[in-house]
Amino acid sequence: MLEAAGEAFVAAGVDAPVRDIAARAGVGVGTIYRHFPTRADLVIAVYRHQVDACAEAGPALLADAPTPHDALARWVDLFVDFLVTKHGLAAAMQGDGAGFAALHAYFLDRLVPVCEALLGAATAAGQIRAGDVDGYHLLRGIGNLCIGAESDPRYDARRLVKVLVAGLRQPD
Amino acid sequence: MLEAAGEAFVAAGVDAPVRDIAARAGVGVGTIYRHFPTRADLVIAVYRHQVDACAEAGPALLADAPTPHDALARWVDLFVDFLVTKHGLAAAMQGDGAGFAALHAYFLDRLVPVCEALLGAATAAGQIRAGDVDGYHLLRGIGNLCIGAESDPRYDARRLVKVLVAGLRQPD
Amino acid sequence: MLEAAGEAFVAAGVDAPVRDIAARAGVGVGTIYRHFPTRADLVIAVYRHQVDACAEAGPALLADAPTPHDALARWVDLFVDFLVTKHGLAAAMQGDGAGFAALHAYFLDRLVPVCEALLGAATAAGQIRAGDVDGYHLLRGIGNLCIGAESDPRYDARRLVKVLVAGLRQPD
Amino acid sequence: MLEAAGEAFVAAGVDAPVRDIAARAGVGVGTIYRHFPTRADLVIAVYRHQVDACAEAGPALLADAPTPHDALARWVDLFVDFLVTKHGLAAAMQGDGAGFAALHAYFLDRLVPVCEALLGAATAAGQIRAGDVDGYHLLRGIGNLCIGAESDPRYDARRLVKVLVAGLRQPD
DNA sequence: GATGAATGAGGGTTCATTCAT
DNA sequence: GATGAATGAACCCTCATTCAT
Repeated sequence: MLEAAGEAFVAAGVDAPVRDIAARAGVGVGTIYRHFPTRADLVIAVYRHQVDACAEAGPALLADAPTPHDALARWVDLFVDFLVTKHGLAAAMQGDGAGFAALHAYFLDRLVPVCEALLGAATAAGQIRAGDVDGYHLLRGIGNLCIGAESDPRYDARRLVKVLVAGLRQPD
Repeated sequence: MLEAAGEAFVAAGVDAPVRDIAARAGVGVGTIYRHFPTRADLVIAVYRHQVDACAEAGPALLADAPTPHDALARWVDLFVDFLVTKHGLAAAMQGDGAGFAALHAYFLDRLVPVCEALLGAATAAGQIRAGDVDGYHLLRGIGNLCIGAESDPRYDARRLVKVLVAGLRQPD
Repeated sequence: MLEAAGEAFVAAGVDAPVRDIAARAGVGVGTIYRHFPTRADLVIAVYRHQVDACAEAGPALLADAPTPHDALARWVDLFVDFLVTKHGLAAAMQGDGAGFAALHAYFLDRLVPVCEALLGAATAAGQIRAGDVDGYHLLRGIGNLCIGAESDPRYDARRLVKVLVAGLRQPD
Repeated sequence: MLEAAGEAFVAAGVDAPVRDIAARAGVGVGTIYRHFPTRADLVIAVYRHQVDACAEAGPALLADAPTPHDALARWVDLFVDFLVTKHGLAAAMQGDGAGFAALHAYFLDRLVPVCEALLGAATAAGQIRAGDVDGYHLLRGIGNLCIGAESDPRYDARRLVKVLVAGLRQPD
């Protein structure tokens, strides 16, 4: 069912008609509603594993990478990889639709602390300027830059994210 | 009528129901359709003046500002000022809805050349690195970072845009 | 203006949008309404000449044709020729739309007496059976058989009208 | 629901607003659309039973009636009985509206073969002239003569249909 | 628990008709 | 008189959501 929802999201965005999702899953619409009363519940469930994996990758990268800034850069890459392949997810996350508040919150709850930790480590190491942006802003900035990345081949979100991260750097 | 449409766009996004726009304007829906057969026509008309003003400011800034990079920075501020006060406009610009292709195109037609010129001047002056991003990407980057800026007081799009522009800088 | 309306009726039926008619005529819609307050007025005006010509042909045919039945047959041909070239007119004449009552009445007022006279003469001459149908019914029968004749090439209204008229004949 | 649609068709023609039909049936519009995605689907469903009954009556009459011409006459009566009680059906059948092509086709598919068989038998028996009209034309002729029969008490479709059938007769 | 039929709000669009200029 | 901009009723159709089976 989550798989079917994922496919539907890829094909038609996270606003995909409930019927389509149910049809893909081979269940009735009632079954979708039983398990996921709101759309946010469904979206969260679909992406939970990947969000969790992303969150868990943070500390690991910090331990493994040569420098904190390298860890941050790699983690940012992971996050972009995740978002860029989810048609409409980045947009939905920012959407002010009431139904998506929970989705927004879930992402922030899981990822802001991780982002904050990476940012803090790089700042402590003197690799990026202090005080420019916090974890929340960096996360949202990356998220925003990924909006529309899948639907427009001319647009290279990755390059812009790199520039954004470059903007944090402490000149050596 | 354009004013009313603008208000409706602020309140409900550029997808605001035609009926709402008509009601705000104190006209019938037919009147809207008469003047603006498609939604893109309406959206473009609403923002044309401001987009044009923004486009025209580019050369002027280049002539007046102390350095090309200053001109770029000020122009970026203007663009952000414009976007941040238009609830949902930034999002609509990126939207892949078929009806908005014309809107997207209008923005790009008017602003990409200006952005490109400013970027080129700053590059020629050695103030920013060459080849990182072109005018199109800078424009979209700024546009994307402004998405959701009005609806979330915690989110400071301006600060992120500054970081993005900083990321272009050639270290002195 | 009548010419334009006639063209519009041919192209889109007698329900053609008032705007189309006005546009074809190169006048404003207000002008149409000034001259023809209701659609029936317009339709009647468009076809008046032809209806009148048809009405006037009756007595002339009766005077000229070898027998009353020949006169009737020729007049029926004229009427069919008229109807078959007016897309949707026959249907509109029967339509129960309130606006078309006047149209219906106009046709009947002008043509029933003529039809009645021809029928009466042929009956008097012993060429057709008495009492089968009156002028009103013959007229409506012909009118009805012409419905849809223009839009369906497989349908040959003329042939059916001939059979109908043959059904009136007194076997020799 | 079919009953309600039938009533609505009687009251307002087969173009009756979907909402009206839904209201009469005491269901929501969605229910109508679920069962009958297009209007033709609905119209066909409403009349299917009666069309089928009419089609099936043909062979039975041919077997039972004293002569083929009697069988034809009785079948024609049945068909007229059916049409005359369906306000607007006859008109809709001829309507050139794209949505009604399927309806038209359904009637012809079911009834033309029956009509053709009756006509052929009567021709073979020497009771009617050969070559005047085929089954398709006879069917359409009857259909057309029934248009407007319910809404105008002055108009007697039955009598005209009798004259039409009389027109086919081979004089004895 | 699962199902999917039914509901009906909601949004788009067309055009007959009016009326100020 | 002529004009055509404005009005808004009337239709169409699509889902999100509920709930009896």
